Amino acid sequence: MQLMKIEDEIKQRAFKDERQKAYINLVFTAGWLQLRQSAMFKEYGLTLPQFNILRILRGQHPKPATVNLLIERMLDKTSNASRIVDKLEAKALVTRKVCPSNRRAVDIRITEAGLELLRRLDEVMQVQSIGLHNLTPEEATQLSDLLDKIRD
Amino acid sequence: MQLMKIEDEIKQRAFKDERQKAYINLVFTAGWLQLRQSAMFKEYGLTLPQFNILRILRGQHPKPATVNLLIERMLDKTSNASRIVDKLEAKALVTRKVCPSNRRAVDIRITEAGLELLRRLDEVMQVQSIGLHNLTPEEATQLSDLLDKIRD
DNA sequence: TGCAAATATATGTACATACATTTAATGTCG
DNA sequence: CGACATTAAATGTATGTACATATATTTGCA
Repeated sequence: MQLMKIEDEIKQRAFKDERQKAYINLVFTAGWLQLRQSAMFKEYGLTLPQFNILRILRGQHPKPATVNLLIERMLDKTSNASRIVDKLEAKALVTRKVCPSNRRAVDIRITEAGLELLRRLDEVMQVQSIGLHNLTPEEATQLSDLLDKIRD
Repeated sequence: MQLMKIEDEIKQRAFKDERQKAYINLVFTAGWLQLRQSAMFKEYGLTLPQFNILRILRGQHPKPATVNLLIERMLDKTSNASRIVDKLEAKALVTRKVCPSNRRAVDIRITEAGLELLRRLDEVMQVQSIGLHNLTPEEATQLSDLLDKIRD
């Protein structure tokens, strides 16, 4: 498939201005990327938010993380980390234990099975080159700078 | 608030490379924009997908749209247009009627109340300058080009 | 000490997403 | 014509999101 401009993707020919077009393109492209990633995870019984939380836990390993720490690092801050951890716990990919030093908090740890699953996914993602492999590092930097400016 | 780079937003200091950083920034920024838009719609009793469908219907007005046409034009193709139309119909913002020439299809039309609501939202969005107003038109174009390239 | 405020997490509800399945109408081709 | 595939929409189910509220623990301070 040749380069599909956003006009073709959503079959809309006219945009109010370049800003509106870029806005729609941004939201569309983010969804497009996430959909492709999700499809890959599905074979391994993971959803995208579950994967993201597992990755945060691997970053902490062997230290535990609390729900608060997960929320802080999640891309979507308003999602419900508690219930996503429920699902991971049911699959024995994480453990949950009341924190001894603060019994309000919960220590969440990735299990060996969780680490193993992430290792497999790392490989698959590399092989399928999921991500922004179409951009040069310079273009990726340029993109990041533009995105930072949007949120300023 | 001064320019918050993505490293600060998600409290992660290290990225594997510029591509991964841009990827995370892209998904994060799209969510950030949509969250702000949703917050605005909430006061008017609309969700973001409901708003998007209403806008497509306005674009067709006074012609009807089918569910298929809505799906084709939606940013998120896999979402469930049928049930979103349910909600809009319950609020009397759209009407639904079996298409006479093809009784499998359904003609969906925006009502006057729907058009009036969109007019009000147009104003509010203009006043609150929701969108990519921090970018120059040239930067917006540059962003669109980079995004098209990602999906190539 | 004791009690209100703050903190950490969990739960409830409405809505949306992702995807499989169902229902109904239409097209097609032997 | 009539069986069978195709098309259009609706429905079922598991998961996630957004936000309000509840529960339990800890902290602060009168």
